Amino acid sequence: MTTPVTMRQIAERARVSIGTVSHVINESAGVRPKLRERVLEAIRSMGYQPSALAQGLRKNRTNILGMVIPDITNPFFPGVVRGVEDVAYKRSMRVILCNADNDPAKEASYVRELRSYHIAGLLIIPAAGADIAGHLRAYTSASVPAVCIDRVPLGWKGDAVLVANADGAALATRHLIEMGHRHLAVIAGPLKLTNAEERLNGFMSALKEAHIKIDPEFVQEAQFNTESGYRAALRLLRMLPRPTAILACNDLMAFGALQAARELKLRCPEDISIAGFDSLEFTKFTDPALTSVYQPGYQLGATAARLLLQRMDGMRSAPEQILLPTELMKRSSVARPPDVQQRVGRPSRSSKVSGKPKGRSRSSQ
Amino acid sequence: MTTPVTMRQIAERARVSIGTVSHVINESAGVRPKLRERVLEAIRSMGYQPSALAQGLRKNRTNILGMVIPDITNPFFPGVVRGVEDVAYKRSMRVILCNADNDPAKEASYVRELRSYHIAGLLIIPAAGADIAGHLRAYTSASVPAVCIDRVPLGWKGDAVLVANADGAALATRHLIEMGHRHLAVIAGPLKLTNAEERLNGFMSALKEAHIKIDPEFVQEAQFNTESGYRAALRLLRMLPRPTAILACNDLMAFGALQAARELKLRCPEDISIAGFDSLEFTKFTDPALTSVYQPGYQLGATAARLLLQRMDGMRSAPEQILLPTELMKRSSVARPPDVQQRVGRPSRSSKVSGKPKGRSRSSQ
DNA sequence: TTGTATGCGTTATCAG
DNA sequence: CTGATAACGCATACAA
Repeated sequence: MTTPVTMRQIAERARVSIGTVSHVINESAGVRPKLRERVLEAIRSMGYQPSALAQGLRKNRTNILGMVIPDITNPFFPGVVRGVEDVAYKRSMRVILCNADNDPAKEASYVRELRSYHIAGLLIIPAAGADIAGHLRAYTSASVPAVCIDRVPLGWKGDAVLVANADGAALATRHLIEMGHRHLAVIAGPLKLTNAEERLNGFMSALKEAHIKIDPEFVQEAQFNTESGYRAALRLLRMLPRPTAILACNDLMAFGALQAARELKLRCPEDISIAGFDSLEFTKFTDPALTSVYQPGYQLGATAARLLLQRMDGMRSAPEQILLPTELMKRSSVARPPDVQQRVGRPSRSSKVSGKPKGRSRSSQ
Repeated sequence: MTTPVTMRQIAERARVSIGTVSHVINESAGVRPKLRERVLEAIRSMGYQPSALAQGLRKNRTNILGMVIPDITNPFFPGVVRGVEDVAYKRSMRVILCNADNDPAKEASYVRELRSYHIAGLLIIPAAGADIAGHLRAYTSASVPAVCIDRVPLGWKGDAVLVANADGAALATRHLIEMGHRHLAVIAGPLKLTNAEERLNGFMSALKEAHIKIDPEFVQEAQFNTESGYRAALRLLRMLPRPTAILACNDLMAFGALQAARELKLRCPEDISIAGFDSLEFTKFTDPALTSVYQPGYQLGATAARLLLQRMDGMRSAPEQILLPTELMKRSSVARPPDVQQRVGRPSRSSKVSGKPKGRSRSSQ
């Protein structure tokens, strides 16, 4: 039944006042070396540790960062979390992690509740369609900074660290096109998410710049998880004529697509090319290794945390929207489409053909 | 520059004393309906939320759980974390997550520091070789419960939730043996970790019960990560004669082994069988799909959190060591060894042959 | 049933 | 330089 040692006990042991103890700890005033040494010795020998609670109450600010994410179980997020933790740690800040499960209500309740811990700042990967921006402003207007990561909620004009989603998607799409694909499909994320929307935009604009038209049915909205990607891919792959390439807007959905293709006895990449987005660690082990757009998850988190720390330090300038670059990682899940493969012996990187579906009839799934 | 609303303001608004407000909130005393309603209304309209800090300070206990793990980036851990978060959430407890990076010093400092938050309980996946047991006892002796997950530190006799590591490893090993393998190798985790040790023991005892001897060089100690598993596999696969099957004691190392085999132009499972441990979500997408021992990560976390909650509720009985079962998931990375494959047309599950290497000479890598 | 007062462990202000 | 002392926001024992 041990009880934590307090400043009062240190003061008694060192035969000084409690105020003096505070002074040597915080160096808030010069203290005569003699006393100072006694205090330090007492702290050491008694294993004193200040109560973060009392400090927080008194200073009206803790060294806790709140972080709310959709789900740590989604393999893209651990890297982000680790990024913020690492830079937070160096500043001796700790983080309370909250999984909002893409549930706007749960998210809002977390965001609200975190205020009661007097957190020093809030990092959030917002859920779909949440009108959380107001809650977030409640923080900033109480001068505790908040920064959004990966995407922003409707109406948020504050700090955010994002990746070049449209660029990345366009990169992948252009690659598909250069490989000869003309019948491209896309499995988009939940379009209420800004990042999902941006990726779809990137895909579309790459198509447009190559003058390729797309059947509306070839854009499928899904849920950023494997199961949902699997079902979307199944729908896509059962269409006739079917697409020769699919861009899945995250790797989890791409994995689902891989699985769907396999079940339909379609070989990847011979029969169907598949590209993903995230370039998770695992993409190099999949069968086939997944071509995917890399986005720097760890950097995303680390950068956001650094920005937050700056704000905490009083660096108050206009809100920043930092954009981190993406990069296309070419692996084995993308190849030339079947017909082109048969027609030309060597890769024909030749002309940008008009992408009109050449008279192939189309029936809905 | 908003400032959070306090009980005092609620009291003023409802024209009652601060004590009365507290009473209606905590139902610590009957309050006349009239007043009660006024207070509730004030709370609602002003958006009052009690300060977790002040509460914690006063009650000397917060609703925060401390959780220290090696690294959230290791794909086995997110599930565990999620498990504890989910059960904690239902009891309106929040969790501070700490990545100790398998660094005993960092771990110890986290464990020590978490006390200053007056956490309600501590969940820990201990690092290798840390003499953290003492620090942990500091908690229990202050009557804040601590439970170890997945492994226990040296000398810890308190609560723990573990999986049947030895069983699982034996399961996988027996499967390898039944498939006809007689030259088995193992990539063990850091043997200072109890779970790594138990898995190795399971492997060894399965070998023993089949009367198979193993060359000491065929047991390689590695680090539970891909890179380390890769290097260990490389060492193993360059030995002559080389093993026909490898049990990697976690999936990350198995992925590394897969990669090593690929680089050495060895086909898996035709030339070399590989089994893992964890059965991560991704194992079904690898090339080939990885045979692996499933351990219930989410359940591990959830069970540990429930045990912790019980202790918090004063359920003080003898320390429990809960053991969760493991299960062998057979996929495609294990097949009959090359020679057996050639020799017999049909699977020969026949006799347990003496496992002596039949006069094959052995040279160190 | 309601109000008052005290203290949780700190920090910070202000005399001495 | 050092020591009292007053908050911080809340819970609770006790008084009214």
